[in-house]
Amino acid sequence: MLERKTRQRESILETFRQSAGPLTPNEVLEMTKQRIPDIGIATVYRNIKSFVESGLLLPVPVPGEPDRYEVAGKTHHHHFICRSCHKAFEMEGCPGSLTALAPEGFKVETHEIFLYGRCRDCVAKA
Amino acid sequence: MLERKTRQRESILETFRQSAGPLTPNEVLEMTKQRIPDIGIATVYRNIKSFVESGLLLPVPVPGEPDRYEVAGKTHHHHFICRSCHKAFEMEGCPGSLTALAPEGFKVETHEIFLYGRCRDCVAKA
DNA sequence: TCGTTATTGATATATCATTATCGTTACAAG
DNA sequence: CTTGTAACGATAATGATATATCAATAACGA
Repeated sequence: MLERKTRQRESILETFRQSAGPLTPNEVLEMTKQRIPDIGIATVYRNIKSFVESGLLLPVPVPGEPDRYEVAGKTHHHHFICRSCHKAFEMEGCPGSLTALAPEGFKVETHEIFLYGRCRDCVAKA
Repeated sequence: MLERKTRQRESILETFRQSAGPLTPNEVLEMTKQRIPDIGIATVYRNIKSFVESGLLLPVPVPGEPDRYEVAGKTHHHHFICRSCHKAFEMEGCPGSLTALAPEGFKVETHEIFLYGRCRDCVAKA
């Protein structure tokens, strides 16, 4: 797979590169449609899957929502979920090890943090 | 709803009260079967739903997994997810406000933290 | 104890995200 | 250009979770 260069595939990657946070397949579809109006959802799923398999994208599971995806290789970070527009945003920084929270005898490997609230645009609109 | 006291309903609540963390409907089914072998999954879903509507239970969405539920009224806390047995455990404590992580102009309302690793039992088995 | 009816268990159906199918389109090697 | 076929778009099929249906059961007031 990924043997030919297509407008759709290029445009999907471009969508991810321009995004301020991880995207759901439907968000990718809507954003990419602005450049390729006839692109189909199957193409979005197909390419996301092959990008993940090739290591270009990473899945970002979010509580209570369908998986999102972001370009791989970023430094450790977490996400902000807007309760108004329901978009996810990448945040810089991390409070560091949270191992102390775990009960005695538990072995902590990683952690995930999600902040919830209103993004800048939605605060402005309120 | 919730007009009659039944063995099933009592036992489902008891399962939640005895649990070390939030449970999926299937986990509730398996645990409650130990006391009521013939209980059905529909009864579990039905009662969880009515307990949530009456405020006795709260949904606990977990990244990449079906919703779990826990008894309401607990103090602010977070959860540990075991990558081996896939159970969720309640943890005490919280690092406090994480507002600083959010980008300028974003309004933070709440946060969720998930630790991933191995629970005590699974560490022992390794 | 009896009778009403809420509740149950089994299972059909709904929902939603994702994948497979298939005929058509369009890369790109020759 | 021509041509083989990867990739596409539309949509049917799938899988997992959750809800609805319905005959049978059991809670509980009279």
